[in-house]
Amino acid sequence: MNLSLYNTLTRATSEFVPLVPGKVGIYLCGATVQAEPHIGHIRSGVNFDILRRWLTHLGYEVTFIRNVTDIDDKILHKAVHEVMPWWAVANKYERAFSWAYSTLNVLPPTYEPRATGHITQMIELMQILIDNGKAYAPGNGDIYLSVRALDSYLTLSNQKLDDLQSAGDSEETFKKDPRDFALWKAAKPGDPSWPTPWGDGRPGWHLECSAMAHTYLGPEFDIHGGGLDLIFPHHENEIAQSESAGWGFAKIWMHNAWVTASGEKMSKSLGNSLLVSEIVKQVRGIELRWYLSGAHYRSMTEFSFEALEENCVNFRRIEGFLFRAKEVLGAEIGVEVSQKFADAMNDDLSVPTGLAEIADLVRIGNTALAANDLEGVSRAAAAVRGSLSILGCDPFDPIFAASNKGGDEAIDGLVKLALAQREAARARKDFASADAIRDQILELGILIEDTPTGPRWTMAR
RNA sequence: GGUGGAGUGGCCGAGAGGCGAGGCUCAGGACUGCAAAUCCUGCCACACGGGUUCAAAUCCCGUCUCCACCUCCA
Repeated sequence: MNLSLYNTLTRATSEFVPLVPGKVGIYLCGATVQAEPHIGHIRSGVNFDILRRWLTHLGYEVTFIRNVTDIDDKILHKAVHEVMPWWAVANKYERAFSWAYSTLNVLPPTYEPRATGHITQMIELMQILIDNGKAYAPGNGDIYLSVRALDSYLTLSNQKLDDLQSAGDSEETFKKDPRDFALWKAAKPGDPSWPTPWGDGRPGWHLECSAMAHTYLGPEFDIHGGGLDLIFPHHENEIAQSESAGWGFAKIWMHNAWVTASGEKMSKSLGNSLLVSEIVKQVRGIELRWYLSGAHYRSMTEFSFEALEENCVNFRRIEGFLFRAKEVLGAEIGVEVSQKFADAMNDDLSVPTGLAEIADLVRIGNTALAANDLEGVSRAAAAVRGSLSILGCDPFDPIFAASNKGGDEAIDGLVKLALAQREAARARKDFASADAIRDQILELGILIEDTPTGPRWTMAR
C-alpha cells in the first residue's frame, strides 16, 4: 500500500507522487509571532511533524520549511499594548513557539525563514506581478493584486468572487476592486518600513509565504500545509500571488482541523489556561503530544482536561510496558514499524487506526511478559516503539529522557535498601511493616510493585 | 447570503453498505499476604423522520442542532 493523502484542492484522497522521485518539499505556515502558543497552534506543528516523520520513514528526503511571520498588524498592535519595540515582541513570541515545539518534540524544520529576512524576495515577486499586469501600484505606496485579472481565484475554498462579503474598508482605499488585496502596505508614521521602488512600506497579505516558499522550495513543490482557517483568504492569496508570477506552486494542500473548547474554536475561548506553557505544568510534553496526535488531523478535537487525563493514563500504560520490557530484556528496545501501523499511516495518516494497533501490540507484549516469552516481548516492544517514534512519542527519545529518568543510581540504591527491609518483613509475614514501608515510599513519590521476579519501583505520576 | 465541516455508547474517538475499531471509566473474574501491574469477561452506540436494499451508522430525500470561513486567526 502506498501513501495516500487528502488534498484540499481536489477534496479527495489520492496517491502521493512526489515531483522529484525520492524527495519531498513541504511548506508549513508557521506562527505569526504575536502571542504565546496555545494547544491549537501546537497541534498544527505536531500534525505536520507526524507527516514529516512518516515521509522520512518511507525513505523520502524531506525539505521541511516552516516560516515565522514576524511582521504584521497584530504584532504592531501588540507592541503598542506591551510597550515594546515590535521586533522585541516578535522575538519574544518566536522564542515561546520554539520552546513549545521542542517541548512537544516537534523536529526543527530544515529551515525556518522569517518574513523580515526576505523583503528582497518579496520586492522581486511584486516586480514580476506588476510587470505582467497582475498587480498595480496606485501611487499611494500600496501594491494590490488585481483578483479580477486572475484565471483562477478561489479554487481552494470553492467560492465565487461575487459571493464574498465585501471587505468593508474598501471605499477609502485605492483598490480597483474591493476584493483586491494588499501585497504591500505603504508606511505609516511610526510603523516599521522597508524601501521599495514604489515607496517605503511593509509586507501586506502574507506575501512572504509565496516569496519564501519559492526561495527554498522552488517554483513548484509537493505539499503546503496549515490550519483549516488559512484556506481563505491566506492560502487563496498565496496561490493567487504565486500563480500570477508563473509559478506552479503547491501540488497538495493539507489542512489540520482545530482543537476546540466547549465546541468552539480556541481563539474564541477566553483565558490562557490552554496555553502550551500552562498545560505542560500538569502533564508531560510527551503526554500532551500523545493527546494531540490521537485524533485524525482533519477532525476537530474537543479539548477537555478529562480527555487529556484519559489519554495520559492510556499513554502511561503503553510506556509502562516498554519500561518493563526493557528491564526484562536488559537491552535497548528495537524500532520496527508493523504492517498494520504502516497501512494506517499510509491511509492519509490515519493515526486513530494506528492507535488500535498499538493497543493490540501492548496487550500481546504484556501477555508475553507474563509468560516470560522474551522473543515475543522483544518483537512487540520494538513494534510499539516504532509506532511511537513515528508519532514523536517514543519515551526513549533523548528529548524526553530527562522526564523519564526513573532516578539516578543513588535513589535506586536507597530504594533497594528499603525494599530489602520490606522483603525481610514479608518473609516473616510481618505484613503491617511491609505495607508501612511501601506506603512511606509511595508518599515520596515512588511506587512499589511486586512481580514474580521480585519487587520493582517506578516514579509515581 | 455564499462555502465547508460536524452530530456515534458514561466519556474520548475511528469507520463510511454486511461479520461489534480502539482507548478511558465502571462492574465482575484470574493473579497477589494485601495491593499495584497485567490478563480475561461484561457494558451491542451511531441527532430525528421517511425511503432504497436480502442487509444502512454508512446510500437517497426531508428535518433539527452545532461549529467554522467569507480580507491579516493553527
